[in-house]
Amino acid sequence: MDFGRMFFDPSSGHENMLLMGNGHHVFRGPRSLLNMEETSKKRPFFSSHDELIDDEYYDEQLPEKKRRLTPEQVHLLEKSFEAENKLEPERKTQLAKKLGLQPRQVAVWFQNRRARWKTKQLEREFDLLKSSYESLLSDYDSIVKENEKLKSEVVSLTEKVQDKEVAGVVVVGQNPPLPSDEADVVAVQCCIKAEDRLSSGSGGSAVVDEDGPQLLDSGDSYFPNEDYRNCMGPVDGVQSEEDDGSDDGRSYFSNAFIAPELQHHEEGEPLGWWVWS
DNA sequence: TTGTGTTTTATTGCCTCC
DNA sequence: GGAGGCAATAAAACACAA
Repeated sequence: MDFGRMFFDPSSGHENMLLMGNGHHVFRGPRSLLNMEETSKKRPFFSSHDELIDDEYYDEQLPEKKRRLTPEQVHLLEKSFEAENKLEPERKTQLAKKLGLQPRQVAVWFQNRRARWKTKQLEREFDLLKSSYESLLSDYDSIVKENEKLKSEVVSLTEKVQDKEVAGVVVVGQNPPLPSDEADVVAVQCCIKAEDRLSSGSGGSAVVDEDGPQLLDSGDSYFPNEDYRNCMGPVDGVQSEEDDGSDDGRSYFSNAFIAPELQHHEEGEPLGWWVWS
């Protein structure tokens, strides 16, 4: 590193070394920063504002190891950060003067503070996504259970119909109205048709047909910001499902129970009893 | 007291903007 | 090309259990 040359900083009154970094970052540090080994005197961190601007302290006593800012300095910096987390040059200079710090120290503090804020923000968003995911997973599980229950009902009704067919009582399309027993049989037959459609997958939902929670996988992000798109992919699809504007809260699943042609029924046309609308 | 993990301050290299 | 931002990292300071 090129240690550069000494200069006098009028804002702090310190004689400082101009430190050259990578070509465009210019680091200013107290002279003794470069003479760390020359003194055995220790001062762990700043203890008062007066000490900060005490020339003698800088010139004669400081071992110039890394020092913590005082609580008062941190408080003021925090307040300033709350007001605006970016630091324009003028404010940097003012703050530095007020705190008895080098402008560079103020800039570094803001830099690190932004980094800490970003980390916290990511943690908060992660927690939010996690709880959202867990809630959806729980919804999904209950829907799967419900689906299993309905399927087994269909199976038992199918058996019932088959028993009646063996007995030779099934007549479809009769006029006048069927006796109630036979009407039951027709309803069950319709139900079987719907079940066939479901199990063939022609009009059913992947949500219901698949084993895992795959409803959660699609392109749109839960976050408005693209930066977070890859953070928690599996949750994403939920938002896009809702975005089509055709659904209410439970809409991801309800259509799975409706035969495709019945989903587009005309107004007033009766739906089967098995159809949720 | 000491070992270890965490936090804070500071540096470096790269990138973008003007 | 200079200035400033950010990510990654180093290292000092600090906290705390054993």
